[in-house]
Amino acid sequence: MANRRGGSKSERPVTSVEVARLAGVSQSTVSRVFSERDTVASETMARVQEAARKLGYKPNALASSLITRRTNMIGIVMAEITSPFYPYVLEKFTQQLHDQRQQVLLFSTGPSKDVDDVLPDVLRYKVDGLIVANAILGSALVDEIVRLGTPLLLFNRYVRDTSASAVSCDNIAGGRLVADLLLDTGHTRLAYIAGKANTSTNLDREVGFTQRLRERGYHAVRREQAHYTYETGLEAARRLLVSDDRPDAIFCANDIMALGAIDAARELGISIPDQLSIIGFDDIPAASWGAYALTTVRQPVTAMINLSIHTLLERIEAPGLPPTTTFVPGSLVLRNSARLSAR
Amino acid sequence: MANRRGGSKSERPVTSVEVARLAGVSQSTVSRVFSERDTVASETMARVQEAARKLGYKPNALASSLITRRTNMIGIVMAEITSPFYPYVLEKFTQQLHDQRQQVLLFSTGPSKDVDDVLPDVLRYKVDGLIVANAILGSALVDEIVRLGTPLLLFNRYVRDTSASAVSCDNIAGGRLVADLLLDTGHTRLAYIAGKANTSTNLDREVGFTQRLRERGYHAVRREQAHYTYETGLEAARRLLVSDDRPDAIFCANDIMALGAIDAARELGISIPDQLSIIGFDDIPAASWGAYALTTVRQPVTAMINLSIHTLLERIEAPGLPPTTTFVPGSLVLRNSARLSAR
DNA sequence: CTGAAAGCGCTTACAG
DNA sequence: CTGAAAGCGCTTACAG
Repeated sequence: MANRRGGSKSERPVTSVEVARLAGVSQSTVSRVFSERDTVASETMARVQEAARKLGYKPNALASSLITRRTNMIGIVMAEITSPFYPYVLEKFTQQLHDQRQQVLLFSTGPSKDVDDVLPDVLRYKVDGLIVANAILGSALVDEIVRLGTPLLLFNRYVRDTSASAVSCDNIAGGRLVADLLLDTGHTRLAYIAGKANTSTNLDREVGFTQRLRERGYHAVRREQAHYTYETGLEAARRLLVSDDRPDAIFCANDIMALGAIDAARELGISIPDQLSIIGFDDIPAASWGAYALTTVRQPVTAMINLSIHTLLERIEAPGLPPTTTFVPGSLVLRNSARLSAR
Repeated sequence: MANRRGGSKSERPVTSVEVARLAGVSQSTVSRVFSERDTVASETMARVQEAARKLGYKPNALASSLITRRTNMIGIVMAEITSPFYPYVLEKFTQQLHDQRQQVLLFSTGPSKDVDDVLPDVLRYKVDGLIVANAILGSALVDEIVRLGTPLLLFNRYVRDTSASAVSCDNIAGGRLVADLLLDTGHTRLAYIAGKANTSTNLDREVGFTQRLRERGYHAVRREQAHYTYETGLEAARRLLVSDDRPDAIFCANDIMALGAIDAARELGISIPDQLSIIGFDDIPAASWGAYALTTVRQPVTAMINLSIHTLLERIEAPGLPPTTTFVPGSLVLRNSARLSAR
């Protein structure tokens, strides 16, 4: 009956029992053919495969996960997918995980929600491992996940004193790179536009930047708080640029704020890079667009993601392995938003 | 033993049987408490909940899906998540589906792969429904999915003569809006930069645009082929703009190509909008950035997504419902990349 | 190499 | 309102 209610599918999917009947073997044998780990006579195998093809049989992944205790699903939690840079992260993760025959269960917490809110669902669906990127979670939460036995990988953030693994860009080293570049090229009035205050990415970039400046005797860096968005970067730059003693260089904690800063300079008729240098962090696609030509620190996304997946799958295979935290160095990408010769 | 191999979790998750034992009831009663559809004495319920809380019990969603034949998972297939506009689509879908207590199983086909390649996995995981956005799939594939009983929703594309439902922006009407705007404001040398040739979005935008122009007696629209990316938009615009009789208005099939076109004009010293008007389609965030101020057709994303989810869930509940195709009108967003007064 | 049987963690008639 | 039992679609010892 086509219009019955209650959510049942219109046709019952075919099961291994039906394939077994058609092939004239037991259901166990059908299972063996598809699990590919047991040995089956090649003639039997052919008969089963033929029957399966005829019926359009595909093993039910959920049923097998019940007994193998492996779902081959990895949960990915991402607060804001649209925050620039993260679509690339998500796409790469998804494709690389599929290449490893892992499925992706996606959770986006959104502005109003917290990781705490989606965690129960993550766990009810028995993901084999969990990747948390671009989302804030406290160390208590981390410990709870780990205690439940789900391997956890933090991407571009890390939590001290926990048992989660983490892969991150070396944000401190990146900040130092920028400090050296700006001092080497004779900039004298430096400013930093900060991203979200409580994120390790922002903190580390700032620490690396100011620490290296201090090592080289520069202490007067100005600072504006923003929140990793174009709008807040634009506004923070405006505040810096209308002052009497305006900076001759601004380091922004990510690219999208740097683009806002460039547009702020454009508004005010300040010429880049002659009167003002602007440097970002990430190297998102828009950084290379003609309107911006942003000098920035490139995050080695592909390396970070491959390493993340490797680390996570390794811990799924061998739950006893100790957690690791790895930092991957970024690299400067020189374009035209920062002047390169001392005046 | 912490370092045994073989993928088993370090602690066995607690099951309804253990909760039942602690609460002194049968396993069925524990199940009833959590399924919330059967009636349970309030005192029993309290005892069970207390026991569950103590043990940290959460029902295994996969086990229950085996017997209910509902996984509460929706598959989303997206070719390129990073293609601008689509991160927003994915984020909204994910959050809205979670609000409806549906999980999202994500598939990204990537440049090399096809929907055909991921389809077997989609089906093995028994998603209750499937959303395909920004990915090409032929009508044969559509029919196969539908035949297997999985409700299918196409987002921003549709396939003639199939049984899939579809929700799309009214791209034809959007193209007509642009034609009227350009003629009303006295533009005389019009051009179109096309997106991927075989997508219904691109086709419909072009059809609407040129059809409306012809209705008003304009037949000479020039055309360049591009592929929905910044780079190809930039190059297509360059080709148009170096010609002797260069256009005074370019309509681009999406925003990101329009941003490329604006940067091409910038390179060539052509002033926007005085000498050249550029109009896009989508209204991505970068369209409003100071460097671009792009006039464009806004896709009503939220409405499209809410409608998509509603349509899909409705078909999951009632498999007999006939498929529907719905078009949601877009609207012009006037910024500064197109001149508004006739010269 | 193959089959019969137990079991993964739930839901749901069926009795009582 | 509650329990015993069957069953969802698989995997995997255990025999043979």
